[in-house]
Amino acid sequence: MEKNSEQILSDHNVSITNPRILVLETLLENKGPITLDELQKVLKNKVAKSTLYRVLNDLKKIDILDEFTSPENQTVIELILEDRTHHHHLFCSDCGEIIDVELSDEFENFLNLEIKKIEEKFKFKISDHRVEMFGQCTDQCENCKR
Amino acid sequence: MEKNSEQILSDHNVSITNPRILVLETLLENKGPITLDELQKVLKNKVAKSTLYRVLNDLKKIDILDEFTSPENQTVIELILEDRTHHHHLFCSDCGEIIDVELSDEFENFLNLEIKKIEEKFKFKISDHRVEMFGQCTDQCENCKR
DNA sequence: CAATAAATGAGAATAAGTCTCATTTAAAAG
DNA sequence: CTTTTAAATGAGACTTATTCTCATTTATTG
Repeated sequence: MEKNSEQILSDHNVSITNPRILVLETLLENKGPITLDELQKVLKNKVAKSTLYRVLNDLKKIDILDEFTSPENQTVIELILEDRTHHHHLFCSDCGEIIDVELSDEFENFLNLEIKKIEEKFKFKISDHRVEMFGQCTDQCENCKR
Repeated sequence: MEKNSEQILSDHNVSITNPRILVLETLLENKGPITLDELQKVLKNKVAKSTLYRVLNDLKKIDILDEFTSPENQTVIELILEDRTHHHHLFCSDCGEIIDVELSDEFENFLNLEIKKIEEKFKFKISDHRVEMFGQCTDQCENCKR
């Protein structure tokens, strides 16, 4: 079952406030990466700019928000709930769309082996990784917002 | 043989100017990723802020400069000359160090197969990819600037 | 070496994100 | 269901990163 925003907040011991609900609701509806610009547009006149940034920081603190930068240098955020599987991102330089992609288990296993090698070589403890792919969607692209 | 900055510029039909030489020289000396902040510090009083940004854009235009964002939201740049092999990045959240890492050919081949699958699935033409790894270097880390 | 287009420096302008502080709201206790 | 209090919010000031403007300088070429 889908979680609602109030549940998510109380599960993480974060007080339930209107701005937090509005932000979470928007992210839950969107499902997938969204640029900060888009989010700001949607929440215009509902949540103050300063509050929006604060709420996003709150969500980062409780580890349910991922933030990264698009090749166009846009800040992109994405809600990561427990039920979300590990995934990566595909960026279209034509339409700006950012798509969640899952890679095969065999690939992820192989990558983890590579990471083990890197950990030894550089004396690192690696806790996370990210694969980003860049390209252009074609006419038949179903995800494109054009 | 190592290229010098003037050669690089003329090879790409870019006029040879002092700020461009200074920036290129700094990047050539550094070899590897450098934060914009660091670069600015090094070039302080030698190249105007506005010129630095312009020169970096020039280098991006001729495709010898890669730019990305660190997990700490720092702009990072790296010179990519023809002789540079394909590589990825390892970020240390303790010391901020960013390390170039090469992954095995087998891994890259596997990744390319995955990418082919993604291209078909999402009707994309994928032109580039990037693997980022996040972690902490340990006491024995040789690359750490601590 | 002269002419001209391109590049630069300095600082103004813009944009993204953070901070301040007075006011409002959530939540916990009675 | 009120009261209390700490936490959260809104509005806008502030800061920082990046881009832009324009007068001056420099590179290139003939």
